[in-house]
Order: sequence, then C-alpha cells, then structure tokens
Amino acid sequence: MTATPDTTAMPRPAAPVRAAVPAATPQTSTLLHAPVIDWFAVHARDLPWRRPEAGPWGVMVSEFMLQQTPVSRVLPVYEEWLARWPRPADLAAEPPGEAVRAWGRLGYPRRALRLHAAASAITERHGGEVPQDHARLLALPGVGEYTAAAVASFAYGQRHAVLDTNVRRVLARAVSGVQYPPNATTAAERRLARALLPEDESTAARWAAATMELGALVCTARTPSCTRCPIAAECAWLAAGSPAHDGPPRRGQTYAGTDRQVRGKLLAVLREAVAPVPQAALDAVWHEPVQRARALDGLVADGLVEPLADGRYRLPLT
DNA sequence: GACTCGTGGAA
DNA sequence: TTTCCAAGAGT
Repeated sequence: MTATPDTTAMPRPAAPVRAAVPAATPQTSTLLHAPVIDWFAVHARDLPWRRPEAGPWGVMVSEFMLQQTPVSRVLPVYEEWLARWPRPADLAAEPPGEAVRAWGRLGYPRRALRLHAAASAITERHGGEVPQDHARLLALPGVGEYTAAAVASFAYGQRHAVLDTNVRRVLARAVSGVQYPPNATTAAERRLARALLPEDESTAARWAAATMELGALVCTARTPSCTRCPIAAECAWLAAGSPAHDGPPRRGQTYAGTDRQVRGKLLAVLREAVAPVPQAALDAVWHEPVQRARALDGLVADGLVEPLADGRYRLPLT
C-alpha cells in the first residue's frame, strides 16, 4: 500500500487540519477486501451491463441511465436502447430528439442529450470506440468523475476509486463510523477511497463493483441488513451502536409545483407527439402562464425542445 | 459550495 | 399522505 500524496503542490504552509478519519491502514484494507469480494462473487445481480456482450458502450449507456435512476426502471430502456443503437455511431447518426424520445420517463432528460453528444464525440474523436483513458472519458459530455471512473473500471478493468452514493455510504459506515456521508463528496472521502483501493488492477475493479453492490443490496440508506453484511464484524458504525446521523439534514427535494414538474409535463407531450405540437397543446399542461413560459424557455435553452417558425414545437432535430 | 435538473416506488 | 431517495453532472 503506497501512501498517496494528497496535494500536488508540495510546499504548502499551514496545511488545514483534517477531520479525524480513522486511518485506512493496510490492515484495514486487507481485512475488508476478501469478505466483500467473496460476497460479491455469490450475490452479484445478473445485470445486462455486467455481461461480457455489453461491451464498453453498454457499460457507458448504463452509467448514464443509472445516474440518479433506480436499476429497475433502467432495465427495459437499456435493452431497447442497445438493440436500437448497438454502437455509438448508430446513436450519433440520429437526431438528438430521438434520444430524448427513447429516454422515455427515466427522468433528467438532459442526460439523453448528453449521451447523444457523447456518442457523437466518440464517433468523431475516437473512431467510434469508447475511450479507455480516464481523462478522455472525463472530457466527454455528461461524463463526470464518477462515470469516467466507472467506465474505466467496469468496462476496461482499470484501477480507479469509483465513488458513487453506494460506495460513499459503505465507507462512511464501515470505516468512518457514521450513518451517512456528507452531502457533497469531500477530499477526505476521495483520499479514503484511494487508500482502500487494492493494489492489483483486476482486484481493484472487482472491489469497486463489489462495494457498490454491497451498498445497493445490504448497506442501504434506510434500513441496512447488517445481519447479512460480510463486514459487519469490521464495521465502525455498527460497533459504535449504529448512531443516528447528526449534523445538517440531508437535503430533501420538493417537486410538486416546481419548474421541474412543469418541464416534465411539457416534455412528456412532445415525446408522445409524432408531429410538431401547437402552442395550445403545451398550454394545457400547466395553468400558470408565467411559470409555464419559463419552463418552456428553459427546455429550449437546454436544447431539449426546438421552436419552429410557425409557433409549434418539437424534439430537436439538430 | 449551493442549486438545478425528472420520475416513480417504497416506507 | 408525505417523505425519502435512486450507479451524478453542470453551472
């Protein structure tokens, strides 16, 4: 286990005091790796994007769809998507509006637009092959720190810290001894995740998938099944008596009455329509004209909706 | 860092 | 019924 420097600029006077995170010693790592990886070997779900035939493109599509959306709702859309667009170039060859339509009700439809844009970039810049390099993945539209690491790790077997909400929760409990991680990912969490990463590349990739799956199936947000947990004996949170979360409340998301709800209703009309939609059809989805106009303007600004010269609207052709 | 951005199922 | 929350990214 190599100690990773946590700063790139070495001379730094008055380094900030770090939170008292339990040291991720080599002993801690080796203690956790085997149980979690062995558990994964037995309990991993048979998800289509984990099968060899999915390939890097399948992995990437699944990662886009799974951003803030549960597996159960992604499954059918994923299958249709890969059947229709088996390669990035297939998707890039169609208008972005078709991606938005096929996205259906997965939510956050800008992800569909970004996946289409990513497919175009892959086609143009990478010869139609999903890049392997983390930096090149990160440069694609809609690919952030998590997704770049996930594709590099799951599709190409590389060694990366894959920090999603599941992994963050597992580490918060097992190592840091708290019920929930902070609202936003911190530098301390990244340090911890990197320190816990197995040295061996393929082991690291399995560790990433295994910790994620553990968080999804056992170490869940609401009612974790600690009796089924392979590392219950090592869990700092359990050892501390499963103390309740303290600190600021985790942000709830109100939805009713927001612009997001209005945008969703507007876009739903356009997804179902086979021809451009007249203004009146959009006016019918929301009573309040100011908010309705703001939502529609936002959709146009985002490139999710295309206004026509005759006053009608449609999903974007370009 | 704080916000915004959809949707629907489960507790 | 209301609340929570689900493999985040971009601004």
